[in-house]
Amino acid sequence: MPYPSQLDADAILNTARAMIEAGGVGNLSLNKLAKAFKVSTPSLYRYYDSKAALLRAVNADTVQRLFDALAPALDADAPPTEKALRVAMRYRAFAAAHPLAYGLVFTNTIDNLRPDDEENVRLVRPYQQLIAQISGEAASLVATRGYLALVHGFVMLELAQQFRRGGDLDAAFEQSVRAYLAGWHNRDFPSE
Amino acid sequence: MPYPSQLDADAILNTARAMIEAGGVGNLSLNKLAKAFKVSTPSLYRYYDSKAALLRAVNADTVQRLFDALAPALDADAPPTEKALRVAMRYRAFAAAHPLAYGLVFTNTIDNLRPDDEENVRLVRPYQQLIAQISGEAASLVATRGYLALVHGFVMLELAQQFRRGGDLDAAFEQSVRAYLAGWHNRDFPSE
DNA sequence: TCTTGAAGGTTAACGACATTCACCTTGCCC
DNA sequence: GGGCAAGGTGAATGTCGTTAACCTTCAAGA
Repeated sequence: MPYPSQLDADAILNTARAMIEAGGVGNLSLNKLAKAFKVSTPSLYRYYDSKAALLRAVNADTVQRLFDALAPALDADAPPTEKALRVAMRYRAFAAAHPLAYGLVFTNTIDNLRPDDEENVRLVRPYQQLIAQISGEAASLVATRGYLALVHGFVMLELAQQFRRGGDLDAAFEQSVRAYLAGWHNRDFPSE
Repeated sequence: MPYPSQLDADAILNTARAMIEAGGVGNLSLNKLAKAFKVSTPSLYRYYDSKAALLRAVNADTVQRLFDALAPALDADAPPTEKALRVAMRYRAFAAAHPLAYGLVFTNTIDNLRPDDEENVRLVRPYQQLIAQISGEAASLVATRGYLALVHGFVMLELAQQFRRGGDLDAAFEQSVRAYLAGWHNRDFPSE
């Protein structure tokens, strides 16, 4: 008995994300998803072409939320190094709050589950400008890549429970990011 | 017709890793694996309790191979910073040579696919000693965590094709690692 | 107003998957 | 030589993603 519609794309996406955050991507099956809406499984295909398409949408949504969570740190009135540190801390906090959704974005299955290319470039641009104030314009792309690598890597290792020897991880994160930024600031190695 | 045995745990593991490296973990199914040995699927359960157990073994093997590939850089006669850089470059080369196997180690599925805790600590120890020569003993755990995060993060972003804006990635990697190490060496922020 | 057709849903079925069960066969050791 | 464990089998189960054929409800145009 269709009409009124029992489903819509956003509701499916939100429920899917909730299931992922509750138990990992392995906890998300189209069967369970359909059951949550009291609908038969194939109905979902009216809204997403495949499970991969649904996961792609979840990932795009996660990335958007991540950058939304980062933005306030850009507006702060503080020296560039402090701003970059605060961005990193917000990044880490987001990953801690949504570990499974965050991890899924960077999980390499063979299909391409990752969101759009140009979109990412657009999202990263303001942060590259921030880093440029520390590293100089010429090195800003390189320095931004390292910055993202450090932050992402730390977060991923933390989520994968690779830091099991105790110690203050908050402090370790902050000190590592500071060291990296200081290395670009006081650098004594060739610039190009 | 058993005897002589048609299978052994190592051969299964090697074939499994080959399948993963050929097409990702999605390319590995017990059916295909059994077919490769001209054996029925349930036979595999004589050697591994489950697919998860097999993947765990593959991951442990990958980690071992990774550290085997790193070791020669420790023996080099060079200042600590150069040695740490060479270790990082070997690390990145290994990930580039075995991208799918490397990625699998750090892929969070809900089951624990990661190798043993203490084993990892043992493997990392010599590299922490190397970093200690740069950061000082007191900060060596923190500095090592950041070092691993930077290297791992860079490699993961590269494998996930998140660096799509061109540029010399070899140089970006080297400069980022150098900046990080320089930051610990010439540091001007609190030590604890 | 009648008709058309798209939107939203259904059941049934397919092939692949991991896993379990009961069973058979081979060879070594006491 | 008899037991027994190791190594292998076929059959079956339940879940999965996906497709196909079909039915029903509403909205809009003739």
